[in-house]
Amino acid sequence: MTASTLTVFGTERAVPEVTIERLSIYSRVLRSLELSGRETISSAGLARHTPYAAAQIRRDLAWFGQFGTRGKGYDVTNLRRQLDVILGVHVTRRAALIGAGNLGLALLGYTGFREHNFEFAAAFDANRQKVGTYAQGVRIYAMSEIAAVVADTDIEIAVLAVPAVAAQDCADAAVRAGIKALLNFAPTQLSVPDGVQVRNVDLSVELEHLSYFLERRQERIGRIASSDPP
Amino acid sequence: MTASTLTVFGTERAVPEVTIERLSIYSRVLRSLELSGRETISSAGLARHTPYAAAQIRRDLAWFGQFGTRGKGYDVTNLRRQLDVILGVHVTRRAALIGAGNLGLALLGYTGFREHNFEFAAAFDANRQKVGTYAQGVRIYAMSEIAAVVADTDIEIAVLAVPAVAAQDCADAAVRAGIKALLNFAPTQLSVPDGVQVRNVDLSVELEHLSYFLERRQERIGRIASSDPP
DNA sequence: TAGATTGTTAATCGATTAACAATC
DNA sequence: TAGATTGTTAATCGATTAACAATC
Repeated sequence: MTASTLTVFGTERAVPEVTIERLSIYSRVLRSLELSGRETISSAGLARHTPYAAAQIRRDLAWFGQFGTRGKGYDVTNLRRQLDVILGVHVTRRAALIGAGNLGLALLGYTGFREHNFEFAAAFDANRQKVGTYAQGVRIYAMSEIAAVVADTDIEIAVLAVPAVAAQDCADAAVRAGIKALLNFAPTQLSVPDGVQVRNVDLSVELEHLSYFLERRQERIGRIASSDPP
Repeated sequence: MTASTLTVFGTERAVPEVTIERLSIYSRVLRSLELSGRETISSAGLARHTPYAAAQIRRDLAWFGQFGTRGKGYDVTNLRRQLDVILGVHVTRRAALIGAGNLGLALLGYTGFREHNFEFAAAFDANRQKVGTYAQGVRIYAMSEIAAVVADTDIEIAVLAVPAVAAQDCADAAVRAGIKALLNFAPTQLSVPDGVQVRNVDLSVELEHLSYFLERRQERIGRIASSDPP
């Protein structure tokens, strides 16, 4: 069974999303090992550089094939390359920014996109004043132009950096224009048709999670201080 | 059993992290229902506004107590308030920005922090030029001053916006200074002592996840087009 | 060969979902 | 009372971990 058939036909289980996230982290660790001159590493060695167990790593890799040598471990460069092929990071992907406000402009300037072979080919904004101008060398279009621009430029990804109230409408427009992957920075759950991938970067959820933790911590300290019964 | 005892003494299971994330989303949905004038809602109704099942919602809430009325559902305002207390969002938390580069400055300007009662009380940067200056009204200090500043100002949270190579050192310094919660934007896995909470906002992982999805999609399309065997 | 380490199967653990008695 | 919906227990599902035979 090849990786490509995994999710498609009938009974095979799909690769869990968390596995993909870990693959990305393995790739990163391998890159730094490569730089340090290391040539080979075991799953146990890799585990020491991550929060994951060796068995977890081997099982994650098993979804995609066999990459190691028994008794020896993995070739650092080879494994890194294979992971990068699996993750598809060698291919340049064109993206559209939707929402050229503060966050959007910061994202346009963020080098991480380029480093991951993402290329902003267009930006869209509701503000008439901005339409026709350029930011970071990227032209800003009106939302109404999205279908035409996406079709013209092979854009596959939309990066949503609009206010929460506008996010669903923008996502709908992007999907209608043929976009298949969305990176959503708006604090809302988007609903999209099957076959469209959404990843959320939700600062609200992160901040509330930290709040929760600190609040609980206070309580724990309070209870210990006052010697409450166990 | 009260919520506060959950994770602390002996055998009780800890609240799963995903539950906390969903709580944050429920709170957000309830807020918008509140604005729309809705007074009461069932778990099934709530489910329709999220990607989660009604049973999931009831079970998530069960970790913290009983909030509904059988036969009737939940009081929208009441439930939202209770969730906000659980999440601790009513308390103002002081944060330090570490790394006043492009991303860091964008974060200082981001209104979401203030909206969640996070207040940047100080910023830190390795660049001597920046030390002593202000950004968005926040003073920038040298990293060497972190212990003193954190002690003086009751800072509980560090927002890490430094290059990956510097992240672990900065995290260590923050932890030594007494910080208990870290929001990490650097693409690295930080290692921190027990009792310190780290949340990662890792664009690399998100981008590689989207790449993976698009790559797989291509394969699927390719295979269907060439009518490969099932 | 002996030691190390993979790839994979089986056991465990935990989270989600289904079912339903309690009760408004 | 009948209908609706909770809170909770039990069943299911899936992911992680442990164990180990295969093999370098």
